[in-house]
Amino acid sequence: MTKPRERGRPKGGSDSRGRILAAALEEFGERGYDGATIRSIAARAGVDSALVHHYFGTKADLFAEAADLPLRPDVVVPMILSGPRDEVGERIVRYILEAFERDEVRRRGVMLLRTAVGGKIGSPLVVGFLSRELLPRVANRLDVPDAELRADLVASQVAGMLVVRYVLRIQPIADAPIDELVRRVGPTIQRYLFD
Amino acid sequence: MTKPRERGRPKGGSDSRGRILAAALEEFGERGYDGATIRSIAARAGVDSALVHHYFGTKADLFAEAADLPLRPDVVVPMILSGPRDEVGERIVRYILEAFERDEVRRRGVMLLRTAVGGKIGSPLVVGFLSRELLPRVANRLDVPDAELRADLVASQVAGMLVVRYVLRIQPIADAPIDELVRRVGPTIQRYLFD
DNA sequence: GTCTATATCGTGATAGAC
DNA sequence: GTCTATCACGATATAGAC
Repeated sequence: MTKPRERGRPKGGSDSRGRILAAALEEFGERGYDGATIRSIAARAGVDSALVHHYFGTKADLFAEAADLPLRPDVVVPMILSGPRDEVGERIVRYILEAFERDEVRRRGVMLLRTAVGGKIGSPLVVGFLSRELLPRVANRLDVPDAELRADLVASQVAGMLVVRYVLRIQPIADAPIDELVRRVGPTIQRYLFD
Repeated sequence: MTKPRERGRPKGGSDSRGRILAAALEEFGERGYDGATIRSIAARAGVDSALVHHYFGTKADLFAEAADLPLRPDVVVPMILSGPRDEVGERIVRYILEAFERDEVRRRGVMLLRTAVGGKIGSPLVVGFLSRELLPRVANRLDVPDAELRADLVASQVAGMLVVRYVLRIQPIADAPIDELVRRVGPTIQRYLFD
């Protein structure tokens, strides 16, 4: 998804493009696809709204550019699912939580959760990603019956945990240490996968 | 929240008020608070958009009126948490799933999930309900350490299950029989509550 | 009770000046 | 590269006719 535009960094540029992208990430994350406006994104980036269109075209284009997670499922899934089988559940929970502690991942993740659950455009976008890219990849590597249902159950617990912790920010789970959540939620994932 | 308006049913009325309320439920459920429009609600109810304002005032008023769930937490929570302790997890999952099979509950529930995760207005509304009404009530009846965190974990799994099954409608979990989900998810809730 | 007409605002998007 | 000016559109909301 690297745009050819990146080549040869704009001459006297003040990196407006980058700031717009960061602002879009935050706005989409806080307000969802529909709630975020080109104007609010431009204002947050400290530029004019027309400049947003100039760089990224339509609002949907901007979303697509801001949305692609820095998590490649085709490399991450095999990495996590290999290794000691009886710790897979904990590894999944820990990997995701540690990823979400990184600013840029959490922003993108929250944004995707919001738009997936909250609105018209996000729904096919994220649901398509989940059910065509991620979940089948997980199910394929499980040599157990009902692999698809198990993958769905894992997704349900992971999604619920992320929503309550990072989107709704309900206490005390919002500030619980990662180790504690790994200890509590890891066995759940383990059970869904292999019991 | 029963409006005094209900008294003495409009004389030659054609029940537009009721149809508007039903339409609002569906529109909010399908598109979220921001996505639903007064016009779309009016169109679905087969009336003029001005009539919606006439009956319910602002859009937020209409939402508030449509949103109040027919599930009283102060009566439901004690009912479920009493009874055999080692089946509490399964009872919770079964009760919620069976409730969501009823049309009017599922509509309101999906609407609340959407707006809670997806947008500005819903978030304080639903988060406030959860963290001031429902979760403390659950935590209060648990005689275990970390009761609040346990209640949060239960909420995370329940919310995730509802989102994946009823909002995103990802297969196969979307069409899985209730008994199967009770069997798989019940023990998770049980573990979160008492282990 | 119901709808027409309209006021007002904020949105996405474009053209073009500097 | 960046912004001013503007357009077309659809939104909420109100006033008032019937």
